[in-house]
Amino acid sequence: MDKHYDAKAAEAKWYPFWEQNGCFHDEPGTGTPYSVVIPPPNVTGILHMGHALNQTIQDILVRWRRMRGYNTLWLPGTDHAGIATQNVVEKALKKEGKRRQDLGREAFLARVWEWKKQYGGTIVHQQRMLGNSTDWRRERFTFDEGCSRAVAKVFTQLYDEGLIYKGNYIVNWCPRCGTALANDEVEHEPNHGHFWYIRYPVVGSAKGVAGEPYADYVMVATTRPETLPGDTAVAVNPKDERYAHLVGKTVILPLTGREIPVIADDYVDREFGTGIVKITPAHDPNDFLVGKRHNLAEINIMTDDAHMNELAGAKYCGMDRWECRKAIVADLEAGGFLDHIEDIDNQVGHCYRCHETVESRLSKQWFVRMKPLAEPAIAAVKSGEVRFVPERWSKIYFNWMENIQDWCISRQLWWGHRIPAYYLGDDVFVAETAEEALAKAKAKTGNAALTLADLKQDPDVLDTWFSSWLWPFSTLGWPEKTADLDYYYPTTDLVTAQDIIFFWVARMMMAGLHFMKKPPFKNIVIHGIVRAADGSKMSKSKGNSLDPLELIDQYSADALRFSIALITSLECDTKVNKEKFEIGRNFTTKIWNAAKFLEMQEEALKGAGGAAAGSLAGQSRFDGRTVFGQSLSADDRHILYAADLACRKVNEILEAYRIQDGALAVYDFFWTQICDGYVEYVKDAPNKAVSVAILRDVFWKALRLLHPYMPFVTEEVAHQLGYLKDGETIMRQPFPVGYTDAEKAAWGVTAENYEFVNAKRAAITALRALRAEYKVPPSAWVKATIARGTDGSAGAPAPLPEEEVKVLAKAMRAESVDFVPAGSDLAMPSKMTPFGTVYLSLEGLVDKAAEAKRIAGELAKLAGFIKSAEAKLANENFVAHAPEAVVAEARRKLAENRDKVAQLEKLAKLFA
RNA sequence: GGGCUAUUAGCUCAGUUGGUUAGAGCGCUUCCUUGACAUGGAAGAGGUCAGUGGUUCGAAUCCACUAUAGCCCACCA
Repeated sequence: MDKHYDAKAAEAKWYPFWEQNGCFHDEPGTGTPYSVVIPPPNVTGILHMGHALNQTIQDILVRWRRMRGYNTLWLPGTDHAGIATQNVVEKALKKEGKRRQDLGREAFLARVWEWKKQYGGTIVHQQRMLGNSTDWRRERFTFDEGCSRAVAKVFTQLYDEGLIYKGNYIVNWCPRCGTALANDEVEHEPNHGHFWYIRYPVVGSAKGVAGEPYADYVMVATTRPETLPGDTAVAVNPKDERYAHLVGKTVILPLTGREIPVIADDYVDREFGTGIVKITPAHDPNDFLVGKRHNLAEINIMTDDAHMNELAGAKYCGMDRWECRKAIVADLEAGGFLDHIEDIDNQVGHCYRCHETVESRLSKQWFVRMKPLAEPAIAAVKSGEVRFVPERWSKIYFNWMENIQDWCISRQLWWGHRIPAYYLGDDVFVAETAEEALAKAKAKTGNAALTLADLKQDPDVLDTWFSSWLWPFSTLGWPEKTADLDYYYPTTDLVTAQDIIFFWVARMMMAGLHFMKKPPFKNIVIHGIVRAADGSKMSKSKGNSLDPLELIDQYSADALRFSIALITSLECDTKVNKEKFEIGRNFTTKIWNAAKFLEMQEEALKGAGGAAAGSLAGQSRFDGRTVFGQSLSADDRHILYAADLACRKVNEILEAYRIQDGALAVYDFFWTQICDGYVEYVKDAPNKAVSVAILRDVFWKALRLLHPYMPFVTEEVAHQLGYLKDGETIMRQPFPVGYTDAEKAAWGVTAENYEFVNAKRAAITALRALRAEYKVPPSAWVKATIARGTDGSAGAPAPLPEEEVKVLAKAMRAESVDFVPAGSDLAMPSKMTPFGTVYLSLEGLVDKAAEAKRIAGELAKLAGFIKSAEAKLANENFVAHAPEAVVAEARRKLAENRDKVAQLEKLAKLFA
């Protein structure tokens, strides 16, 4: 093996190997399916940390299941992202000095497809850098032919079922994008604005005078004076006694002279502003509802691009909304209608795409009736058929589902699925294709001479989510009955961040249940968001974002994946900084170096010939049969136990989606158990051939445990060490599940032995600590004594074999280790361990005064503990209620600490 | 306004149904370049688990309130 691991070379070698050899691909049919659809990133997107987190989690789950023998599908793809993509292309056009209108719809769409062909593969390429084991042979696009057919079918069916309707509605409108926005697509931001107090004179009264506020006019407070020409009423709360006398009267709308009624409606908050609201049904969602209740006229005074139209009055017509605001305020002031202006902090909606201030606007839009769809989706989670992980997200899901509003699905864009509605005069024909629509039109009108040219298709396209909500089944071939659909639907897990539970997850639930009669997935795994080190959201504009590709370049894909898995909990958001990724990088190095060690040991054994390899001659691979009959040392049996434990733990942990715990478990197993523990042992192992063979076996287990987290380095090392032949892949090797009980019994792999070796190591640590405390130079060889049970004493452990004692002594850098019976009381510095009391003979110099001081401190600490432990054990309730093991442990601890005190007191005399 | 979550070592976070003297990584201190690894090894310091009260033999863990922070939804003309 090379001295250093070359991550880039491994990545460049293995990913194409996997992809070209179909390692990511299974055919439907045999085995138990495990399927996941990727949340499709925007085709315009570039890989960010959110993707890295989301896809690392999925890949870990998928690779793990695949190795466990599941028939696995992880389906990749991209989203056509209506507005985002159209914006990108429009920006490019702008550089040429053109608008999309200059090209016309057909040419513009051709241009977008051209763009997609050229740049749309960016993110898909970047995903490969992560090591995703997505089945690229099944890659889909929300706007490809199959998805488009699914969309048309769904629209038609919902329309026929009466679940899609076209309605006059007040929508959030982005004047720059020229499209309606869903509520969720509007971002509310704090705004320092003004409250304009305006007098509306009451008809039939004298002109208002200051100081007589309610006699002659009503005072309206508004933040949007430019909408005044669209007012069709003034409203007060019906319970508001101050204004009760005004209800039913008429006031004059300033600047227009129009007379509008004063109405009473619960919507009005008595406490807010003046308690009197101007009602502008065409320009405010609440006013719209009030208008509906009171049959008010809806006067739309603005154009699509937020300029005033002729209904705003000749003077304002053509003005931009902000310009008009100024003009109207000036005119109100000039006319004596403006009472005063107040500063106010409120929230103003902005377009999530272009950040333009959103306008509420009256328009005809298509809607999906959501209530009937939501009910089964609620039931599926309530019944437990579909599960949220972590479970608490179901509350948020219910909260939204139970208060669901109809979904505005039409968008005034060109890039997207065109609404399959065709107009012939006042008639609308909805059908999957234009031909079918024509047939319907012919049937309805009885006019056989109609042609496609007579029908006009709706110019709008559908919201992007209208294709993504079908993703789990449209990508498997629906509406065709395909083998994939039959086998892989419903998918198993859906992994996504919390921010698209409503946009996407909830809607997929509805679509899946409605069209497939089965929920689209069984488990919804929600993870947090990756945040910058200071806790803020990462964003390019803030310059606080980390680029996963840069991290891969610097630290390797495995390092990125492992680090992100290790630091991310499903429960909450993750703050990251660059240094975090050193963990993964260092771990990769550690794996490589440990592999080098194993290779060297094996080379050495081979070099020494069959004699050194003992009865394992020619057999470098550990297995129960060859080793059985040889005596395995305690340390050998310890690592086998640790390996068994790690395998069981990792499987159990991944079963529960605890990605982070799994990373920790396998990290600990590899680093602490294998490297710090067993590798150190192997260096001096009495029966090296056996121990190296065991190392080979547990190393192979560790590699496979690690593979879902670190695919590249594990594949590379597996080949370097000869676990796999050319053409094979670790991806398809069985994931370790631990040894059988029979194996463990045959090898003497027991919990007792595991604890025994842990104890032995604690003794080593204790002696090292003593050396450090007494400043014994590392080069010095010391005398160690351990007081522990001897053969004769009841229940005491048997003495150690001579060879083990040698190893122990070497680890302690002790020229000798003497054993004395437990309870021996030596006047030497000591530490208690489960193995026994470890004494260090201080034949050198020690600063007596400092030592006495230290001991005094220690004694004080122990006294505190002993006091509380005594109290605890004196408590009858504790003894009666606590589990036996807990009580026993408490007793043991107390005794141990009492011994410690006795020891220290003795020592204290020594130093006095 | 409605809902959700968090608060544990200097930092980032674990702590599974209440039960050892509360853990990890990074950072810090001291020591170590003896052949797997200095992207490393050994040892160590550092926490009254946000606060108050309650339930319990026993609370970081359960309950209530308070404080602070964050997120989501709905939003005031």
